Amino acid sequence: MSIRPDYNFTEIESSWQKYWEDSKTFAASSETDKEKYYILDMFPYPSGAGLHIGHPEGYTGTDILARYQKAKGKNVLHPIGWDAFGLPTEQYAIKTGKHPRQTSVDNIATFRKQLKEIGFSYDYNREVDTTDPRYYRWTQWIFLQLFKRGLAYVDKRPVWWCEELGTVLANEEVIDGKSERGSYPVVRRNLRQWILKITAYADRLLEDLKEVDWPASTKKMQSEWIGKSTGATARFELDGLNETLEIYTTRPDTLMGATYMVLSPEHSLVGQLTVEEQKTEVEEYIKTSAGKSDLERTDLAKEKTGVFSGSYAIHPITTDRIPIWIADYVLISYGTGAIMAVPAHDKRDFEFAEQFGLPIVQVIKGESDEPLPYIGDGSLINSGEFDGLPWQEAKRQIIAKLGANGTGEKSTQYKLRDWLFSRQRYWGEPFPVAWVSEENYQAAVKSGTLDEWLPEDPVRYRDENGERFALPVPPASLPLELPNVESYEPAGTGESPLKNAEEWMEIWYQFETGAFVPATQEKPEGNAWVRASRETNTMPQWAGSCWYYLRYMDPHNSAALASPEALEYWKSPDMYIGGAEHAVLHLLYSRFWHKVLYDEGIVKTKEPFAKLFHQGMLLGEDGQKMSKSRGNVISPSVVIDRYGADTLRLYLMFLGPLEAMKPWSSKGIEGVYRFLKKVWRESIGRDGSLNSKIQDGIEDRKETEKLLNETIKKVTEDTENIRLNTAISSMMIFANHMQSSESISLSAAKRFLQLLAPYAPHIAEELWNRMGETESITLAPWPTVDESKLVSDEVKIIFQVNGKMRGQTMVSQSATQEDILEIARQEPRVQAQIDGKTIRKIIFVPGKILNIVAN
RNA sequence: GCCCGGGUGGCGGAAUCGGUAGACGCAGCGGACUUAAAAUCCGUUGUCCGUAAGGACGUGGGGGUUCAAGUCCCCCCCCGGGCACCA
Repeated sequence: MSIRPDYNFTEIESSWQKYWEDSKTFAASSETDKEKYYILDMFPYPSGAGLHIGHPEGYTGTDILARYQKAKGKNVLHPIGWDAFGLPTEQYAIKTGKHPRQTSVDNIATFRKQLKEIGFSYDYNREVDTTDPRYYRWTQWIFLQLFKRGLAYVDKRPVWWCEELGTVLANEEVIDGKSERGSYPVVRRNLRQWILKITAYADRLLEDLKEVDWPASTKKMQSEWIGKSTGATARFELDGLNETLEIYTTRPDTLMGATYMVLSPEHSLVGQLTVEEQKTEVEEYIKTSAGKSDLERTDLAKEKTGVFSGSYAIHPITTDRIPIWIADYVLISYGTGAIMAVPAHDKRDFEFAEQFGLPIVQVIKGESDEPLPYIGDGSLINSGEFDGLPWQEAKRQIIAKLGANGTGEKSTQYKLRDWLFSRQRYWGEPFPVAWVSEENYQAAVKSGTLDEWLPEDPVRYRDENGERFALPVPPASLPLELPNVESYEPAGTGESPLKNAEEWMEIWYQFETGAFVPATQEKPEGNAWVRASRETNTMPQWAGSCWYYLRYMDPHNSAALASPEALEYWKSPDMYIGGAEHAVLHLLYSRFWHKVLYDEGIVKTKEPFAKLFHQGMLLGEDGQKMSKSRGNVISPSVVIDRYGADTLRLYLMFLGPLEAMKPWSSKGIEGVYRFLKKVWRESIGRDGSLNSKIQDGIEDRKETEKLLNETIKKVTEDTENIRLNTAISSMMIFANHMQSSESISLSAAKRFLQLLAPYAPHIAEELWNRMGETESITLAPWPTVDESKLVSDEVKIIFQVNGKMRGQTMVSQSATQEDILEIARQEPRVQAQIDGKTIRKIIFVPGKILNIVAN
């Protein structure tokens, strides 16, 4: 039987958690005259495994900031929710037959309970759940905004297909060209997909990065992902064919060095360009490259492959005949899918030319004799009329010449591709569209009821069954809810399990109201009833997470995604903290949707996340990434049982800078636990009443006052700048001082507790209460620094000789250089160093250093 | 290959307007309290030389600038992350 610990965290923590919940301490206020502070966490995917230690790391960071800003008097919005659509839940359903909805509800309950045990100051009244029809109603509504703006379309796209499993696989489910489940072979297969035209926003997504306060590396990653480049397109006549070949280059200055052309195997002109005698070889090559996975294509990067087409292009300036090759180092998805090859000045072209014995003509010359391929700058040679021009000037002149010929012009390209926005899955948002015949589409157009929601050009799709048109469902009829299905297994055709929900899929459909009945029933009366099919695809998990930060502002609104007043007041999060793994996709997709909503006049800011911070990854005790198989996983609940939530929070922050990657240490946590026990002991005596050293109304020693104010200053600054580890250090220093002090004023003890409160809120509340306060410590205004207490009469001066420390002294603030020099000369260590030397110079940094330069 | 981050005691990490390197914590060592343990407290701990006072060395390696460099400049090595034939 263990002795009841004097610091009984279990009791304290659960009682204060209950208090906060009952008192609605953290409900964001609706008083909109107060200054707002909106701080956002990346909401979790509620997996079956429960909370991972990585979650509370970032969440403690935001919680400290939220509580701090509240103490500073801001109206704080600090919400949490659940990104609950997703693959693992669906796979669990396939395995067990349990409805994904039920799994989500259960997992969410576990997550919520675990988060509450850590004492986060979330406004749980504002929880969102992406799988709740009341939420995804608005995800679908935003999709309709994109749809009507012509930003959504349908096309075939290659996706991973596994014949044995009869399903489409996500990139993450394909490991080394085999399915993750069962290790079956996978191939690329073209399937019908919804695609969002994010490329239409490429420039703005790039430009507006300048406006946001994000980690530089994340901005850079985004801008590289968007991948803007400027160059020129040029059109080459084809020898003996009535066609032109368009290419894109960033180096129009090297046009005169183009010695051959390359087409991607998928290029539409390949067929026409291939001469009879090359036909077998070319067809064989196309077949081989089509069978290669992305992995193989890049893995084989060292050895370039390709075949000659037998045809020639005409150089637009020299009119020389240049051979045309087919090679898969040219990607169909970038530029025009064809290039002019300049082997002298491009590494890849150089390798290819070497391999196939193609001519290499140097046209740029640098300062010295650089080896080829030469990528740097210089001026032109072997370029006829352009010889001698600096390359930048040559770019302009060559583009101008092409322009005059009508054979080319300046152009811009992006690496960013349109966003593949559909999944062949059950557990996702259904697309709010109905597929109808052209005739029925026209009827719906004529009816005028959908006028505001129709795109200028209809979204259509043609397959072996003919052409169908996508009609938006009337927004008022949203949400379009997921039907129940017998089985969550894929349909085996490459379509989602929804295909099997026939009564939902094949329907009689009222395009004015969105009403529907199964097609197996009799057609209801009325002109607006037409035969329709539902979309079998569902939206990807990104959809719900693209806009959740908006829903938190007004989560229960059934008339809009959020009221204009709420959007106007909260605008967008002031701080967003989450993992760097979302540096590109989630953040880019969110920014895209936000900009569409901005164009629609719904949101008031151009960018969703003005300030972004990434917490670093937490490693296992062995310095390795935590994983079940390594057995180095730390469970938050185990830590809480043993040390309490305050210790967990404090230790997570004390480990190192929030942004750093750092290993857990089960020994290290003892240190912060001891610190909290010390704080407890210094506040509460053995008998449970206030420690007798804390006295009301007494004057603190100068030293104590100085340290307290230094601590307030340090904790304030460090909290503002998210240097939470050093804020904790300074609180430890103060606690050590309390311990060694005979007495301390009640007022000082209380101010210290306030500093601690955002970090270790339960113990702070408890001690605050025991010090006689009746209201929550979260309502007390943040302590201010009394600058007058920071200055002391004396200051420490370090003596140096030739820059090396040789002693120190305390002198009055008013001491002059001469005074201090005199003291330094008395110092034996200084004397020993300057003895027999000539003093050349004295460097004096007031309040810090006196350096004697002597030799 | 390219682009970012980063290398500081036995360990996690402090200190970057150039100004005492190693705050705070862990671990270690010595001690107090205790029948004993837990808990707690006190002292000590970069390396080397020295009984000590003190001295020399020391922030991945090499060079440089400076009265003074973890911090600034040049070259190199290592680790982590991202991208990866984008013409």
